[in-house]
Amino acid sequence: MSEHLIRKLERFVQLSDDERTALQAVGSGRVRSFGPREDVIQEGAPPSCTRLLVSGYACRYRTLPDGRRQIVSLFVPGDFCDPHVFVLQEMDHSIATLSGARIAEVSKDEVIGLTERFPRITRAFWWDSLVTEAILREWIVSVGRRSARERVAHQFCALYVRQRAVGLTDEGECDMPLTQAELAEALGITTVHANRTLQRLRAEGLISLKSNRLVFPDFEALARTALFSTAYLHLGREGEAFDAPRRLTVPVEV
Amino acid sequence: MSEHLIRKLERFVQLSDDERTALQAVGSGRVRSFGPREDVIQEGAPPSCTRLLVSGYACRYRTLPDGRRQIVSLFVPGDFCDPHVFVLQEMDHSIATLSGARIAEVSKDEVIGLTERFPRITRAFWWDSLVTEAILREWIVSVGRRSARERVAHQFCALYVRQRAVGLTDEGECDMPLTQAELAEALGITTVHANRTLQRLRAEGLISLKSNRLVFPDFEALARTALFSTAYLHLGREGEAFDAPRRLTVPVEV
DNA sequence: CGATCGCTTGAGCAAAATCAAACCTCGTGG
DNA sequence: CCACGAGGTTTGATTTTGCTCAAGCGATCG
Repeated sequence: MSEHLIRKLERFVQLSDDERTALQAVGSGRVRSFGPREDVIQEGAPPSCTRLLVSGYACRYRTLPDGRRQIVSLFVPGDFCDPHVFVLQEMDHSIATLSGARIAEVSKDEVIGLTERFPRITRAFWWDSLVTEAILREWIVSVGRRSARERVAHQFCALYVRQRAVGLTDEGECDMPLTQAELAEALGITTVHANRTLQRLRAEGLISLKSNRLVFPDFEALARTALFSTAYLHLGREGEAFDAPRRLTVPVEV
Repeated sequence: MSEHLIRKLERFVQLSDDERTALQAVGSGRVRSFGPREDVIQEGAPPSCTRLLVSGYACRYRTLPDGRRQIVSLFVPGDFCDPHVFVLQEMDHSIATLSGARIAEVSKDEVIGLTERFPRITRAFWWDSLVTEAILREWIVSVGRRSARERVAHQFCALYVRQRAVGLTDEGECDMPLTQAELAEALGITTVHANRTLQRLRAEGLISLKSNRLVFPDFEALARTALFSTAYLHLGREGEAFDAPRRLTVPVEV
């Protein structure tokens, strides 16, 4: 069930059949289904387990005492919400779905077992968490230094490339699971301003967006106006040197 | 030499003497000295090793192609710059000193050896990296949703609490190693605006700041205006259940 | 058919950016 | 000892970006 996770990790290292099988198992334990815009776990709650987004879209957010809300991460299928949270006593942020979603609950022991048995998976998890941090940093750069127009463009570029990395895009288009209000909460602007900014990007022919589907008539142009570079996503098979040997016989697809 | 690191990790779990000794060793290998405002490693370079800030202050930053710069992390003594970077081929951000600083270079093998021999240290490193991520998220919240005044206040509160956690504060005062221009680059505002905001906080009696020394006449009041909470720093001995047994004889201080 | 949710529009306003210049302080070298 | 200069800080005037408030529009769903 965690085919997206496997696909993502293999953007870093080639896994062995055993490793793939073990990862499959992880994503097929307790899988819970959620409707759109439901809280998965709230700030202050004890983090009972690690979560893996199997399908659909979700986000992490923080709410200030006076109600201001900031979305600080987006999850696409294959994303792990904090592989190691279980060392903490309580969540310092909330996780909510955006669309309907299926989320696998992975116990502490499963995570530890996996990393103890498969050093290559451990290494791939490290890579994944470094990329997660890099995404957070780039988010800060957006909110801190990019104009509203650049921010929207940048978030859309990132969303596309991340979905493509797990095989969820069509040519030049992808899902955009956020409402304009949520997009605004992610980018540190207001709903009204997000709306006007979207209109401008549409008018400029850089994007087209209807019913949660985002189309890029000229991705390169959008990336240029966003000052977007894929470097921070480290999708270039950087763990190649540690690839599992490829099998000569083709394994049967499950 | 890594007494600050040890002190920080012990905000999470009590370590054994062996573990403390092993950590001491890590911080006493190749230690390099830097002047203020020097690059330690630049974006694009291969990350040869992990770095531990032994003394002084440093930061992480990203520069956009047109020169806009955003500081995305501050390091205080005892902070690790990316325990696992070595899985990546190239840095996606730069690291620079703010003040003069001493930085220990820790090889991949040392990190791996340490975590293989001492599960408690592994757990403490997980905690540390979760806190590092939480700091990034809170940074996004600041830049995305807090006013300039709240941002400055929040950064100062965080700086104080982080320095206190490693034993570097005096009562109600701490170092503030950033120039106003750097503070602005960290908070996503301009130098001019940072200056006016500082003046306002001073006038309101919330801070006093001269020659890199920050004094808090009323920390609680500042924390309130910043909407600052220490929860995300997880300093409450959350790993207590895994403490090493305390020795009955007092070990000799080194 | 009415209610709700998400999107859109307009007018006025506030926060922060920009530009430009001056000032202060501290270390350096004449 | 003083002049000089560099780096950091401060100030003022002006413009821009994005925010606020308020209302209307248009689907979709019970």
